[in-house]
Amino acid sequence: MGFMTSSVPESRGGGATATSVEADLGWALGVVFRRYAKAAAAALDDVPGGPRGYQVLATTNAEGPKRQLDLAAQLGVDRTVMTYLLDDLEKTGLVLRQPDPVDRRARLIVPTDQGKETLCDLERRLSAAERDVLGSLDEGERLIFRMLLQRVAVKADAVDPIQNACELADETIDITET
Amino acid sequence: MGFMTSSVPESRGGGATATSVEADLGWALGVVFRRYAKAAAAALDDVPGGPRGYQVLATTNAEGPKRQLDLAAQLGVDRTVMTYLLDDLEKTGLVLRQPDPVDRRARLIVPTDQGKETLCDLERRLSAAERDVLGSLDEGERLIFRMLLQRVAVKADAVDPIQNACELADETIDITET
DNA sequence: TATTGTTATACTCTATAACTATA
DNA sequence: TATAGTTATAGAGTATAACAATA
Repeated sequence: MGFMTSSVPESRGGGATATSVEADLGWALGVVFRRYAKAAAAALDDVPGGPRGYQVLATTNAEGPKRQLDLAAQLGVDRTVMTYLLDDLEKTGLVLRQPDPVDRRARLIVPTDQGKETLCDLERRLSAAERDVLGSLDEGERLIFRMLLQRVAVKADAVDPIQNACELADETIDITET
Repeated sequence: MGFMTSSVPESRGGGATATSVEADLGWALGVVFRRYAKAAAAALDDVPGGPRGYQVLATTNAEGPKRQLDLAAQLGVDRTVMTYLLDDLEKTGLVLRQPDPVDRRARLIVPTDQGKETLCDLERRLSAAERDVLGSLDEGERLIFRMLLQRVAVKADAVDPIQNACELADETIDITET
C-alpha cells in the first residue's frame, strides 16, 4: 500500500511488505487522481480560481442562478473563499452578481455570455484531458472502468457527502423532522 | 464533467451540459480519492506527519536504509519538509537517523523496532480503509477495477513520474545515456 | 435574534534562501 | 566548487472572527 504519493510501485522485498493481492490501491488512486488533476488544472489555467472557477461556471450554467452561500456549500468551499473567487470571476467578466429579488441580502450568481462561451471551451479541454489520462485503456475497458469507478464514487459520496447534505435539503421537502 | 469537488452528480438539465457518455470522470475520481484519503488519514492520525510519516516508515522498512535526500525525492516532498517530518518521527521513536558510513554529510533513515510494529498495525488499518472504500463492488468487480486502475496509474506515472526519475536512476545502471 | 455577504486576521502547508559541515 | 542537511523566512491557500445590511 504505497499510499498516495510515491513514484513507481517499487518491487517489494523487505519486511512488512504489503499484502500481495491488494496491491497499492492508494498509490494507484493517488497517481491517477493527481495526473488528472494536473491535466485539468493545466486546461483550466487561464480561468480565475482554476478548477474552482470552472465549477462555478459549470454549476451556475447548468443549474441556473445560485446564491453565493448555496454555491459555496455545493462546491464544498468556505463562503469567504467564494467571495474572493467570485470577485475574480466577476472582474474577468465571466459571471455577474445579481440581487436576489426575494432576499435583498443575497446575490444570485449567473454566468455572462462570455462565461458561457468560455465554459464551452473548457469542457472540450477537460474531455481531452480525460481521454489523455485513460489513454492506456481501450474503448471497452474504459467503459467498464468508468462504470465501476462511478459506482464506487456514488456510494462513497452517499456515505460522506462533502459535508453539506443539510444545505441541499431545502431543495427537497424536509422529511428529516416531523 | 463535475470536476473534482462538488457533492452529488446532480441532474443535468441546463445549457452546456457535459457530454452524455463521458459522465464525470473528474468528479468520480475526486470523490473516491478524497474518500480514501480521508479514511487513510484517519487511520494514520496518530502517526507524526500522517500519510507522509507512514510512507517514510513503509519505504525504509521495505527497501532498507535511505538517505534523507533520496527519501525526499522518492516520496515527492521537499528536502526541507523531510527534515521536519523526520524530526517528528525521530522524536516519537519510530525512526533513527544514522550516520552514513560512506558520506559523513548524509544520514541514513532506519525504522526502529517500535517503528516496524507501528507500521504493521498501520498496514492493517489501511487495508480496512481500502476494503471500506471499495465496498460497493463485489469480489470480481473489485479485481477488475484494481487491475484497470493499476494500468492507468502505471502509465500515468511513467508519463509523469512525480518529478524525480533522475534521482531514481542511480539505483540502476545508467542506460539513459551512452 | 439569525442570516448573507464582506473584510481583516491568523493559521497551515509548502517552497526559497542562507547557512554549516562535509566532499 | 558542489552536495547533505538544517534553519529562518516568505508565500499560497484556507479557515476564524468581527462587521454591515437585511431578514
